[in-house]
Amino acid sequence: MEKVQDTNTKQVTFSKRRLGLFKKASELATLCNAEVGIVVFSPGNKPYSFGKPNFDLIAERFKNEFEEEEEADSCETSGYSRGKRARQEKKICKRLNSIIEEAEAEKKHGEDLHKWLESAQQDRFNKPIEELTLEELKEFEAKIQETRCGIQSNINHMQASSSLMFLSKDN
Amino acid sequence: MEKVQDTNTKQVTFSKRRLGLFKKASELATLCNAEVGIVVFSPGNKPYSFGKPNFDLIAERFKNEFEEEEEADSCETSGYSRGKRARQEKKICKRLNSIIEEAEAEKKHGEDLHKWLESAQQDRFNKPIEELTLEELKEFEAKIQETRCGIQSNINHMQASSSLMFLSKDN
DNA sequence: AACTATTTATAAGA
DNA sequence: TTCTTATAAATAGTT
Repeated sequence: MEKVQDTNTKQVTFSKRRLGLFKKASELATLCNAEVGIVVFSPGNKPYSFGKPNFDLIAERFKNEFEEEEEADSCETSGYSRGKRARQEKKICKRLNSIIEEAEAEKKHGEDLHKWLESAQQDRFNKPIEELTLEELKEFEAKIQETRCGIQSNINHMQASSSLMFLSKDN
Repeated sequence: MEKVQDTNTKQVTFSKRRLGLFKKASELATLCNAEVGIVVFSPGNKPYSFGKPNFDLIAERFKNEFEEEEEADSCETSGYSRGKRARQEKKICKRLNSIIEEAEAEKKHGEDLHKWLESAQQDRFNKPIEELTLEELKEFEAKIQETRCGIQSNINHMQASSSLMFLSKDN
């Protein structure tokens, strides 16, 4: 497979194939009940993203599965070594669960940021920054400030989760 | 496009189409010099990921582009309003740059976690947790601890970036 | 953006 | 799971 050299041809090929890729992703998601997330950066560094449906649902499903396993463990009533084993598993499940939550939260947040970047670039902000009106610049600034708050709240959430994991370590 | 009902057919379709999707993504990346990242969760919740080439490169490219714009601004020597305008743009570029860095860091970290989860599930840990040996459980636990440290260092990085953004806000 | 000849993906069956 | 093949879909080249 050879690199496309001509700039114009490359642009056209990129557009066509990006759409094709997103269509395939959409088909995979609906046909097989799968979750798909894609991020693509064009040769011109414009970000495009695709996601179906939303990542909170998966996170919740994972969480529930591990909680069921923990409940099964606590019904354990036979000898000492099996009880000890059950406690180890419980600890591991708890921590794995936390890590999965982290991962999902990060993925979701990363996606949100990219969606925002994409929409910002695609709408009026698509023109070079020198051509924006002062009003548009202010709006842009406000959006950035909003995103900053989002990041802060995500940090808070991550700190909380991390502390919880640390505390649960020696239970 | 209809949902596939039969479980077995669904599995087969998923495998085929996931491979097809990753192939298309790979072609898009090499043919058009684009960056592509994909994460897919199977109907059975197994994560699969694809990335080409690596996300640090993009982040670096973005960063350099914005720094060039800032340098261009500081060469500005004409009247007051253009100087004021230049300073506004500079601030905005700085903050946008920080946000892009955040987004890239989060995406990268999310990917790392998913890659780890995938490998953990694919290797010996693929069997149900009850069938693991005690040695395997300990190894599993060590990996989890390692990942936890990774999360903490990511939090540190995010806090640093966030503080920087806050400080640069009123320059 | 639209067309079409060719290549490629894939569903079904082995 | 892998291979085959008939059919359907994607896309490169062209207008």
